[in-house]
Amino acid sequence: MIRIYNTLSKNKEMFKPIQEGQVNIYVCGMTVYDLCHIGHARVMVIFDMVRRWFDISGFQVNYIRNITDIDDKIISRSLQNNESIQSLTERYIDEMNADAKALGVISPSKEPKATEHIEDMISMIQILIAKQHAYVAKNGDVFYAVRSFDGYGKLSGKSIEDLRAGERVDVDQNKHDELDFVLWKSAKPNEPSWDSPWGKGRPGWHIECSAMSSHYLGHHFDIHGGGQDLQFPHHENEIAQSEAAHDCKMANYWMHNGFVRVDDEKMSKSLGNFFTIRTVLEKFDSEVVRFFILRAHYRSPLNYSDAHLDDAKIALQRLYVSLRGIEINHMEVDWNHPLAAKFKEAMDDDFNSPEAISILFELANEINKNKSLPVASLLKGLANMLGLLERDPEAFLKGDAKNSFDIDELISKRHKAKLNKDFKEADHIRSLLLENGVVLEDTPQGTIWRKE
RNA sequence: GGCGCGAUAGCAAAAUGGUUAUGCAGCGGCCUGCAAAGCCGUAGACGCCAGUUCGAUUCUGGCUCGCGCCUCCA
Repeated sequence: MIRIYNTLSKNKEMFKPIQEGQVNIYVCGMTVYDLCHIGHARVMVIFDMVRRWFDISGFQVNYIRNITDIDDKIISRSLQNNESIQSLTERYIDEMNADAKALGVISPSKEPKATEHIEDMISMIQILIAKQHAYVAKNGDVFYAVRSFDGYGKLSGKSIEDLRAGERVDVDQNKHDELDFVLWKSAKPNEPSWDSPWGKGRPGWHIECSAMSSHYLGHHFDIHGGGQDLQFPHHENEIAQSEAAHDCKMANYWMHNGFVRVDDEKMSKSLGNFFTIRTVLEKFDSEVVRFFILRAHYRSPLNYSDAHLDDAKIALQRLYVSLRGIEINHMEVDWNHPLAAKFKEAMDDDFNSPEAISILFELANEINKNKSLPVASLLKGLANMLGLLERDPEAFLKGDAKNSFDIDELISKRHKAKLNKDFKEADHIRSLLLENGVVLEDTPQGTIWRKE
C-alpha cells in the first residue's frame, strides 16, 4: 500500500485510487519563456519518480503535465526578443524536453498546452458565470468571486479574513472584491487574443489547469501535484474554479515538492539566484543531478551548491564501482529479498527515496564483498526503478569525453616501468594522468582507469 | 500582522519512544612498491527549557533561530 502526504489533510494517507488499478495524476508544469532551472528539474524528477513507482506498483498511470504557453511573461519576453510567441514557446518547449530527457524523465502521458484548450476554458468560465461564481467587470475582464466559494483556503490553510490583498501589489479597481482573481483578460492592443462571449481576450493563469485536468482526467481525479509555491494562490484557485463549476471534489490527494535553495534561500527567477539545468549539466553528469535530487526527500528543502553536487557524484560513483565488471544480462527484482522489501517499504511510505537510496548502498557493500551476481542485478533493478544506474558502469566511470592522449598507451608504459621497478617513472605517469582527471586503479586483473 | 514548515554528528541527509541509517570527510588496520578502489574496525548527533513516560532525538507545551506563503514563481 502506498501512503502519500496529502497537503489537503496535512497527513500521510493510504492511497486509494478512484478506479481500481488506475491512477490519474495532474502536475503543473512550466511556463515556457526561458530555460528551466534546477527548481524545475526537481519537479520533473520528483513526479517522474512518483509515476514510475505507481507503474512499478502495478497501476495504470495516466500522467498529465501541462505547458503554460500564454501569459504575461511570455508576452513581454516575445516583445523583448522581437520574436513571435509561437516561435518563443516552441523553442523553449524543445529546450525543456531536452533537459527532461537528459535527466532521465519519462515523457508524461500527455503534455497539453494552454493555447490548445481555450475553448474548454471559455465554457468553464461560462458555467462559473451562470452559477454566479464569476462576473464580468466593467472593463470586460471576467473575475472569480472568491467569497462565493465556501471552501476557499482549505488547501493552503488560509482564511479569507487573514489574506492581505493589496499589501504588496495594487488591487485591480475592476474587481468587486480585492481577493477576486481573473479568469479572462480582455485584449490589449498587440496582444494575442481569442474570441469569447466577453470579447477578444485571453485566459487568466489558473483556469487552464482546471480546464485541462478535467478534460484529460475528469472532474474528479486522484493526484494533483506541483511545486510548493503553487499551493497558494494557484492551486487554491484551481480548486475554487473546478469544484464550483463541477460540484464535486477536484483531486483526492495534493502533493507539493519542496524548493531548491541557494544559501538557504529559495531559488527563483525574481531573486536571480537560479542555475539553469543547462549550466549545471556543463559541469555535472545528468545522472549525478538526478541522484542529487532523489537523495533528498521530495518535501524537504534541497540546498544547491557545487560542493553538494560533488558529494553526490562521489556517492553515485561508489554505486557504479560496485557494479563494475559484473555482467548483468537478466534483471528480476525479488521482493522477498530483505533489502528489496525495505526498499519497497521506503518507497511506499510517501516516496522516501533517500531511504530507498540508502538501501542501494547496503547492496553495493554486499557486492563489493562477494561480487554476487544476484545482488548486483538486484541493485541495478532497484536503482533502475528510480531511473538510476541505467548505464554501463564503464561508460559512466570513464565518461564520454574525448581524451587528448592515449590512456591505454600510458598505462602500458607504466606497466613496463613497474616491471623494471622504475617506480619513479610509474608514479610520474600516474600523476600525469591524474592531472588530466584520470584515476588509475591497479587490480589483480591489471590496471583499470576511470574519470576523477 | 496572519498561516505553515523546519532545527539530527565536520558536511549532506533519513528513520525511530529503549536496538548500526546511508554517502562524503576523520581516525586505526588489511590490501598495494606507493597509491587508488575495496574490505574490516572506530569515533562523532539529535537547537534550548519544561512536561508525559520505567525510558524521549522521537510525544506535548513554551522559547530561540532559520525558511516559506499571504504578488509572478516548480
